[in-house]
Amino acid sequence: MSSKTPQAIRGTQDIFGADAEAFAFVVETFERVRKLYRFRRVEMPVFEKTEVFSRAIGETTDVVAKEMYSFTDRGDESLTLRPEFTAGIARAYLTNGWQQHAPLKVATHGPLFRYERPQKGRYRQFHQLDAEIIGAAEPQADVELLAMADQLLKELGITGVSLHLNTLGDAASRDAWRAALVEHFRAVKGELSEDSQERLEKNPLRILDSKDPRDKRFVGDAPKIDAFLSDEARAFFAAVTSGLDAAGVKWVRAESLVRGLDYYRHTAFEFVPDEGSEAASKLGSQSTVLGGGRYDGLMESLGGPATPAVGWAAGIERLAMLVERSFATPAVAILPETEAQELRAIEVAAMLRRQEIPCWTAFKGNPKKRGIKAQTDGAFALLYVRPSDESGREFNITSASVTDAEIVLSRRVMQILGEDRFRQ
RNA sequence: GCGAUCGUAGCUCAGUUGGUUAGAGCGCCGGUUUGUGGUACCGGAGGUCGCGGGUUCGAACCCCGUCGAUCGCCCCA
Repeated sequence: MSSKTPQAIRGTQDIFGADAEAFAFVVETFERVRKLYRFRRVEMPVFEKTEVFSRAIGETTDVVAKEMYSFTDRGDESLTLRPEFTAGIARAYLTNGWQQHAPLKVATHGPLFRYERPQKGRYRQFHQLDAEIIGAAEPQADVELLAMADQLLKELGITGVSLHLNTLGDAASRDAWRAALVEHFRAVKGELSEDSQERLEKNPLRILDSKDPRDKRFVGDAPKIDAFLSDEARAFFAAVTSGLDAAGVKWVRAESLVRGLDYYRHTAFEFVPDEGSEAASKLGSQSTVLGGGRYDGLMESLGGPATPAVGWAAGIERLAMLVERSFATPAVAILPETEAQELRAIEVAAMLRRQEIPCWTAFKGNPKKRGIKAQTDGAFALLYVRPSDESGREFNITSASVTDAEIVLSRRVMQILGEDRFRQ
């Protein structure tokens, strides 16, 4: 391609065909399930003051420093395309007085932007589903949030994905655990990977999920969070797990599961493909399909009152990759026999569509070529619109109905047209 | 930010140790046939081989750079 046509921006996608249908199916299913759990729909701005994200996420983190799409507007204000939903929702909760609705259950979905190197399942503009419960400190909120996630995946027909669950404890538990980890790994620092030697200073918890075999040797006997949990934190986690069991949500304990940001407390979770599963091979190395946790400290970082909250987000593209399903819609092709029937064909198609019959139409070509095209496009029935003959017969439908839905549609079409003769 | 692989027609791809005028299938456009089932036949348009430089008598092919894509690392809100 050497023309002057502008190219799409790196890391953006033009989603079409079966992929687009799968994407829509994910969103529609999410909308349906969130209503079952009575999460209220919110629509959020795609951009916010940069401050919203930098304060929520932490000024110094890599993600804020170099992975946000930030720009200055004409008023010299630094704005950022949202890299996540949570910070914006937290801001709205504070600025709109949504405290009055607490505990507030909200859900949304849409595009997010992160300046990262694209790879399988990771784009610069990508799309997520999001669910949050704000203003509830109770473990029951975590349970309900996770039950919804679990049901969503089931209704999408996704298999081979499991809920990995961990607790990070309260602030004191977490700090004590972190200190013990640093001590543990520092003792073997020289034998760790180069990356992990750096993590030791910057982000020691991340050593736990290192992929490097040199690190994995020391992860097994690393200190466990359980040894550092306060009684309250232990009780909280026990309430979450027993609630999940009661709700029939399967989970596995993942002691190495951590979060990248410091504001997380207590529950942390991810739905990830089982090793060796089909889902795992479809997703490549970017494999977490849904993840979240409790972020009790976030609201304060935005200048609000201490407000407990828990939430998750899920990549729509990644979910769509796991959806196994045919999105073919049965359709009846409307084929005018000659040019003189063009208008009649338009009339017939309009009438059928008002009766919820999906119609395939072409804009030009002889009936033969239209018919062939219609078949390759998946039409199961061809309705020829002809000049009325002496018996008043105007239509000729030939149908290769296979599925029940197609047979039902064929019958309805004939009924609507008042025509009972049709050939198989 | 780092690494590997790859860039040929609208799409998927072939293209010999570097050697005349770069090919196929699908799609697209036009036509013929066929009163009807994922047709058949005939014809046509469409490519500065990602871009720039170099080596060579000669480059789609070799070298360097660059841009892009893909996959992985880092990171992962």
